[in-house]
Amino acid sequence: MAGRQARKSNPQRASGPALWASVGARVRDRERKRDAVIMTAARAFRERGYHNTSLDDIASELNVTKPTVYHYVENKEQLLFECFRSGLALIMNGIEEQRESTATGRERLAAVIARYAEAITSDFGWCMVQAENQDLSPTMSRKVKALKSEIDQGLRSLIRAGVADGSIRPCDEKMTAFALAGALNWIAHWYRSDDKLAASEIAQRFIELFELGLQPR
Amino acid sequence: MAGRQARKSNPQRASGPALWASVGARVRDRERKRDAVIMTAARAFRERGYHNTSLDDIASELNVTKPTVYHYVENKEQLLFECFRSGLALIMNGIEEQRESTATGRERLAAVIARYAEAITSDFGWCMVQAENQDLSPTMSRKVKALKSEIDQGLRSLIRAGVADGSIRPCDEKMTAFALAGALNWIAHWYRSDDKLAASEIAQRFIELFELGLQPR
DNA sequence: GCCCTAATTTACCCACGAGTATATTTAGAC
DNA sequence: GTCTAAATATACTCGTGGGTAAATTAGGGC
Repeated sequence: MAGRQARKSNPQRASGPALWASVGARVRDRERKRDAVIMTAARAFRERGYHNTSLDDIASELNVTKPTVYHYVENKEQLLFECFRSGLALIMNGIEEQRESTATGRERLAAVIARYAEAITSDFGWCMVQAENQDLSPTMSRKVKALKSEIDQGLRSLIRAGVADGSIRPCDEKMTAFALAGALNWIAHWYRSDDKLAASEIAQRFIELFELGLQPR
Repeated sequence: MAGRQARKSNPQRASGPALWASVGARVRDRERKRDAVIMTAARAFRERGYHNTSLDDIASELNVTKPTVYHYVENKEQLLFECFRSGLALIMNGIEEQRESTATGRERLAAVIARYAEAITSDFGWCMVQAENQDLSPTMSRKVKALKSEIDQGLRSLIRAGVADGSIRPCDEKMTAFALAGALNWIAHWYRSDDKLAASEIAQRFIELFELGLQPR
């Protein structure tokens, strides 16, 4: 999950590998727990919404008390941000995976859409879609905007590539990316994990729709 | 805005038209003010979000105090619901307008999309999109779901009509409606009223995209 | 002028929830 | 076994904001 920074920093006055092995274990442990906090929060946010979820709720779902949560996370806002980031990372991975592909733009776009749908139906989906500026401080909000913009740029450049290689009809790349992202993001609003439709099937229908269009060919 | 119920109820012991004219005026006055409350709330919700907008905020934007707001509306939840309803009414109007049209399904769908985009860029847009179950009591939530479902059914039946008359390629009408609604609803997330693009232009691009698809023809 | 009702205000209450100061437990290091 | 630091808990503070009781003002009707 979302890469934490420099673990294994300079071992002041080194004292054998055993020491740092165990410290490393502790650090990993901490990260695992931190991730558990974030995932629990993500699910809670999705089920009840950000403002209807108290940190006490999250804590008690983890069988733990509130200060423990604060031991892993700065504050509620950061918790939302981490959920957001974890979700977006899934999408970004999908985009990056296609960077080295030699397929046509349209094919790569389809692959990204599939991963996007997968990500948006996860517990993080709700957070990604709802982590709106409004609940975040200006600083966080800027970061969120920056990350969202990366995704947007990724989509646009795939569209551009498709137009360039002739696999996509020339179109307004900005509006197309918006429509695509909108349709995909909106899944988070209606999708229930017990849905008959798996994310991959939804993606398939969307790809077909966006590729072929409504007008008969 | 959103039809209130029975005004001009039985004038107990009628006493001339003048009386009821003025009573009527007062009722109209009340409704105008109530609408002002709702519109102010809608704008505030859009700008700062539901949970970040206090009733004191709304009141002071109206140059009035909180109990006055409560004089026009039951509680905060209902305020959100009214915003939601006003917005949805705009969309429903668009759909109903097309009922008697003789155009093809695809053409009627395009007309509905245009109205939809118009509605979603209004101050009510945010409320429609965000008035999620989560902030509403079960009762309200049910009503919201029912109204949303009406829109959904409207879209689907247009798609069905289009498939039937041959103007729309046979497709999964449910997923198509979801994708369409998602792309449109999402506009509320990125649209700023000072945007270069007018709602009508956005709609135009969306219609083109959904009709022609990405694949070159 | 007086009455009655609707509109509006002042001045509250109180629950909830984010965040914290401080104590306590746990576990690794030596 | 003891020292230390991390992990967790207990027991708070305090602001915010939804909601309300009660008083005050405005305005139409006669």
